[in-house]
Amino acid sequence: MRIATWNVNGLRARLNYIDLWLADRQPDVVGFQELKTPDELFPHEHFAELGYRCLVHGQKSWNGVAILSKVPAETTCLGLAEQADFGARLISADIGGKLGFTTVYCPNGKTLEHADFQGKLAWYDSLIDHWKNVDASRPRILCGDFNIVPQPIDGWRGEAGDGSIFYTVEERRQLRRLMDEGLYDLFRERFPEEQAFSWWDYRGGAFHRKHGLRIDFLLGNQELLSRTQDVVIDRDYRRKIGELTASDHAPVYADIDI
DNA sequence: ATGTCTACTGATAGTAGA
Repeated sequence: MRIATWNVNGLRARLNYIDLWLADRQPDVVGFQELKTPDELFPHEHFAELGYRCLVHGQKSWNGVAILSKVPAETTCLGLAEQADFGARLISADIGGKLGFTTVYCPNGKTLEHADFQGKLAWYDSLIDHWKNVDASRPRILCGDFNIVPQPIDGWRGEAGDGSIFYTVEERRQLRRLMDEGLYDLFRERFPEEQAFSWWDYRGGAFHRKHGLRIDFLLGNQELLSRTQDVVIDRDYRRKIGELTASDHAPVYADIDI
């Protein structure tokens, strides 16, 4: 089974681009973030024609998350109860009774001084509490855009970035607390020394200057980690394709023996 | 060191957010 996460930066504006990726990579289950689409405008029929059913937690203008699945799936959670006013940022599903799949769009935080930065840390508190209470008895995945650079190797600024937003000790502590709940970073487990980014700013030629961050992860429990065959950060799909503009995030996918 | 993209609007150019 191929599972994936992708911050698409506007699902409706990205639809033709997404189609090319789905046809090429043929994922079985995908978590999308930043739909920027309300539930009523989600193109269910479009994805149904490609063989996917979609579970959606949408929102007008901002945020929004969805799960596409080729196998029967049903929603088990929409959003974090205490964090509803921070937007539609979490959706969970049971995938064919074999896999628990959650995808998240963690708050950006904006700047260290902005109220959203403390909000981001608090949102992580809620996510950690939530995760403690989810059934852990089978393979499960928590994937998405975490908006945190885990270690210096994961950001283009390296240790020079320490203390800046995405690189702070407070954010890294929250990510570590989350992973201490029994989650493994599938990419980093497989490639301990490799520098690979999943996001590049649209501005300033960041992609070509290799000014990226690895902030999109597939986190799996031990049961899932042991079944992982491969992990790919799909950098080719951060490039423009003809006239089609890419998201500022690359997709990340893994092949799992399920 | 900020050169882009998306969605929204008392829309048709300017703003906010990332």
